[in-house]
Amino acid sequence: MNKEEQVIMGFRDLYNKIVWLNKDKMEESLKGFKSSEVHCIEYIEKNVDSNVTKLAEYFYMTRGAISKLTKKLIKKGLIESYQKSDNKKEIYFRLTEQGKVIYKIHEDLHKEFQERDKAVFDKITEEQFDSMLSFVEKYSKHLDQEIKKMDIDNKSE
Amino acid sequence: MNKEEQVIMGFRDLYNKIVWLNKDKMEESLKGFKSSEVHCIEYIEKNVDSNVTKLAEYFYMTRGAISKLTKKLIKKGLIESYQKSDNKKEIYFRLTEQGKVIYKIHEDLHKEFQERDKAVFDKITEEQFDSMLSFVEKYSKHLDQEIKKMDIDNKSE
DNA sequence: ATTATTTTGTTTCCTTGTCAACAAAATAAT
DNA sequence: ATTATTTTGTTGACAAGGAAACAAAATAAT
Repeated sequence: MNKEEQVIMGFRDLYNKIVWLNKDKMEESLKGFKSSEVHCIEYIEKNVDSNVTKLAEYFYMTRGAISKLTKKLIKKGLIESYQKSDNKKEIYFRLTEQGKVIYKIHEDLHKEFQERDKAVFDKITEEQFDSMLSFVEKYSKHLDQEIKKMDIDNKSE
Repeated sequence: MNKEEQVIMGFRDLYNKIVWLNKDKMEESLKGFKSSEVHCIEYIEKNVDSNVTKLAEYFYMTRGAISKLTKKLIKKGLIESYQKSDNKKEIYFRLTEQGKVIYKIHEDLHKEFQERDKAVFDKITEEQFDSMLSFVEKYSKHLDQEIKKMDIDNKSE
């Protein structure tokens, strides 16, 4: 296995581990709430005027899936929808008071995760951080171009 | 957002992009086969005596899900199961000739992906590679310990 | 201004994966 | 040797998410 593969596979495995471990811890603390619901709440709080489409793009999910998820969150009383007077099509979301409680608990949990992993990050130099960030940025931009290419291909079919 | 978050979020987004883009390309080339099926085939070919449990651990999925997936692959004639004379419990998998054809196509596709992303990796120095790999390794080991801790907690409940 | 295209959100059907319970075999404990 | 525990794979009920078709609104094209 060459280094490119090692990096990709390494990050894949690392990412899966983080997701798996945090998901478990989260559903342990926030009983009754799925990690997908909590992440949705997190995004809505951090991004004003978020709607189904933006959530779907961010989470790499279909609009259909997000539509169902947000409906469930409304039913649970964690978020509410609103519209703007000059647009009768787009539907935005914001947290309810109850939703903000969940958000706060999640925030604390997040800090707990950071504390848990502090030892690892403390050993990383500023140069290493910047090097990794630059790699991520370059690769990400490259893939964006490839995705754009694919969209064009699909349209011309 | 601090650098730790930037790195984690950056890799999360990068990983999602790669998965999303490659999945699309893969299901375009290997029509009739889902990316999950192909990945399963890939693992079976690369790891002798792979069974349901090992596959589940590798893919961070439940044994139930893998059990269904492998049954489907057997039905499709891509893999076959076998046992060893000294163990009547464990069931292993290997590829059929037809499965090897799919594996080969996937390999070629993989090379195509590497070629596609070559430009990005060419700009990475040996030091950057090693720095990233060392980070991944350290973080991964740290999480393994945390996962082990959690297992103990769950057992003592 | 009218028509065509795109965007946005929803719903239905279907696939995939989880969860929990289970049986059979292997291993550990006594 | 016998019993208890753990490991392994399977199943059925259920939930989450994707694909495609759809209507309504917004935007672009003419």
